[in-house]
Amino acid sequence: MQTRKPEIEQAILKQAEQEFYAHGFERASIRRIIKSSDTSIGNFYNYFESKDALFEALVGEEFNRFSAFITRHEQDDNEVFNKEIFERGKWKSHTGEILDQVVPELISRMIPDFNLRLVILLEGSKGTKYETASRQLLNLISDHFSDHAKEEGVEISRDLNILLAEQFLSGIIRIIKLHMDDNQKRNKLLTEFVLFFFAGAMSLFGQ
Amino acid sequence: MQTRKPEIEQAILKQAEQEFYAHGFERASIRRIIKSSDTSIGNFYNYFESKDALFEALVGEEFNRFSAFITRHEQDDNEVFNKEIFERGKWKSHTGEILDQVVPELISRMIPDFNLRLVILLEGSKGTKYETASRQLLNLISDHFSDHAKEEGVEISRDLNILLAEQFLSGIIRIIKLHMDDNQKRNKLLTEFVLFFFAGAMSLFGQ
Amino acid sequence: MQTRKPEIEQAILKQAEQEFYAHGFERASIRRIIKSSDTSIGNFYNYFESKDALFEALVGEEFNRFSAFITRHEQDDNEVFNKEIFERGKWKSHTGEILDQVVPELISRMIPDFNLRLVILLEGSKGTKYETASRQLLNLISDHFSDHAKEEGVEISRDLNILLAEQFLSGIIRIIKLHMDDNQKRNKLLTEFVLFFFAGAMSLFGQ
Amino acid sequence: MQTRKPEIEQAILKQAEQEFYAHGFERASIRRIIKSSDTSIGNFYNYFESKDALFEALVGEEFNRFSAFITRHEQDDNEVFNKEIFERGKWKSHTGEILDQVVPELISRMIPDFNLRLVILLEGSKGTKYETASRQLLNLISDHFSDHAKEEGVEISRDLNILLAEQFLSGIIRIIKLHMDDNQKRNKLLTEFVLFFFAGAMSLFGQ
DNA sequence: AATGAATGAGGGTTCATTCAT
DNA sequence: AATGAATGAACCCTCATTCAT
Repeated sequence: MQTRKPEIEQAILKQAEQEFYAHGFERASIRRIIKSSDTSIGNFYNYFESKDALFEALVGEEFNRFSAFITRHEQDDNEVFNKEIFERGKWKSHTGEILDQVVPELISRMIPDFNLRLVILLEGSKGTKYETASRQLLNLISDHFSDHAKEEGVEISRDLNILLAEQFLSGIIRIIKLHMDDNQKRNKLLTEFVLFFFAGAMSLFGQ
Repeated sequence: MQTRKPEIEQAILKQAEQEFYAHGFERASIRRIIKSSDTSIGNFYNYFESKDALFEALVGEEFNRFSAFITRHEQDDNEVFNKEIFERGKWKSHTGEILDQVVPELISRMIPDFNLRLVILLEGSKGTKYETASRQLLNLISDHFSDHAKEEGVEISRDLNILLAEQFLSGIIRIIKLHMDDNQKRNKLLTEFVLFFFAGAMSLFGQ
Repeated sequence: MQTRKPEIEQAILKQAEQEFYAHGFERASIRRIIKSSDTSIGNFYNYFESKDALFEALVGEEFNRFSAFITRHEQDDNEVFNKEIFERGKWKSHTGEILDQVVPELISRMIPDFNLRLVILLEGSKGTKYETASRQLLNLISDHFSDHAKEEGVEISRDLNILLAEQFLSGIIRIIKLHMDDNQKRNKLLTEFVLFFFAGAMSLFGQ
Repeated sequence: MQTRKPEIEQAILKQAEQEFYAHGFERASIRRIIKSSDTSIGNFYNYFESKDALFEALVGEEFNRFSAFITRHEQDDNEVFNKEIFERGKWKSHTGEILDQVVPELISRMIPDFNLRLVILLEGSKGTKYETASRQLLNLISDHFSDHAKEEGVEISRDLNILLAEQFLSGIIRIIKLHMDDNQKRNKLLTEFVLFFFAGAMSLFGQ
């Protein structure tokens, strides 16, 4: 009878994560993945239909999780970001409060959702159907930015919107990659980066 | 006699640019390049010694130009950035002047040096002697940022320094990729991005 | 499961032996080898890691066996060659005994160690880590000759020493190639050759 | 008008000599030859029809010269070798005379005819119609040996005959390669080798 | 006569995938 | 379910040779 063993599937996924992270989809080698997964090439194809299917299994879920994060974040905004300190013009005099309160809160919700698979999805999906997914994700973020801008009463160009979304995301990814195992350093840097980003963005919105 | 045809060399370079941009050095295929260049594999090697040589022909000059750009920029700072409007604290009340005067000047000097080949150099040079180039350039930029920070009397952490350099570079690259053939849109977006970036950075420095 | 078939490995080795013998390592073609071996290029690499590995599988063991032969021969000399008939001057009157007794004994120990793969090792290993092996073996042989000369109380020049070693080896190789499959003819010729060689050498030593 | 320049032809031949000597026919590269010959690939084919034709031009003449040498030598034998010292049985007591008189005379006639091209013909002609020519040449030598044997009243097997011919030739070639530029060393070694060879051969004939 | 651009077969090797066991 | 042998296209590159100039 055919009972797939979850531990094998997980081993493959775990090694695939390393491989795709290190080389991206196109340069990743199934041979290398199964070699570290303690199984065989043939058996690999019992668990995953193809290299593409493996990639999808790895990042597809992540894509959904991140989409959910965005949605959740949008709702949460009511609680966190839509405080009066973000009302037009006021934020400049509340940087201290933002630093002490808003940013930590933001980080605490974002961090758990950022992981290696998301990095793979965003940086190593070329040659995959997800190479457009990365863009879709960014659209979500940029929509979010766009909403914030509207709240500020500012019309922001789609180009700039997307650019900022990419910058925001790539910055956070970069920080995660930099301090994968050091929460303190990571949070410190994230705090600085978010502040930098908000200040920069607000200066545009504030024109 | 049958002479080396510039149109073939150009065709190869043009196609190589597309290929390296699309797949990076290692995944780029000479066969695909020559197929679009209307010549034969053997003849390719009459024009370029190897895949490496082709890559160098494409981005080597670009690397030198960009290095020169950084150096030049550092010198020009004396004229452009070291105006009194950048004295500590004053910049906040001079954003208008920065937008109207400083940024356009900055862009006018940067633009000619940014192109597709630079993107290839920075994003597709893995497996090449230039694979460290990206980091070298980032070091130049981060040194530059570091100097500016010192002028502001601020000590900036190495992590943040590098992060900002990466963000700055990736942002500019993104803009180039976005508006490869539309100078106006590109300049507009670059202007906004630089302003965004300066404002963000200054908010950090100003703490 | 589909197991590695010894007949394929053997077929490859057999064809490789022919190919390396015919063209030497560098000019040998894996495609030609697998074409005669009734398998595919890709499958070749399931059996052998590389052209180098194939060559090593073919001659590596042979190299060790031959080195051992030389060592063994040096030790056996005490029993076979150091008989009184080889005392200075006496050998000339004992050619009959040498022919009937010593040479057959010598040959009986040499023969099993001489084969086609040794020829490949010695003549077709250019471009391989074994390309110095031929010289190493010659050094062993010439050291051996040198010892014999000393026993005869004769100083022999290095040039002549090496020359004789080369001649001895090449002569034996030639005989192997000539009568690959006919033991009787091979032994007869080897006997004659060894006698010829000893007589010639002794005439030099006896000066 | 089409006048072939002898200096170009000679330059090509000279470089080809080096190339064929260094790599043998199959591994020799026409590109390398013309690169050192200060001409072009295309022009090469004005002078020589093909790689094969070039090889033939190089060693064909040598083959004829060497054939002539053998013939000449056979005639000269009447004067040199057919002296009474070579009468059956007597040679053993005339080694001194052979060394002092016969060998130097032999050498003086052989040396001028041995050169690089002959080495190429004998060792680097694989893949050429001359790879059999080398054998033909050896047949001439072995016929010569056979005649000497007959004069000694000895029947010598064809195998042994050819083997000795090969050994004789390869020995001499080896010496020439070893001391290409040192006449004294070369002659000394040749003397020793010829003595060695004669003594060995005579011991066979004398049985 | 002279040049070297152009050709395409062939070199060793890696790859994702299929299929016999 | 599991194994890994088998396949063949594709990788970069070299070669002798041809042919346009």
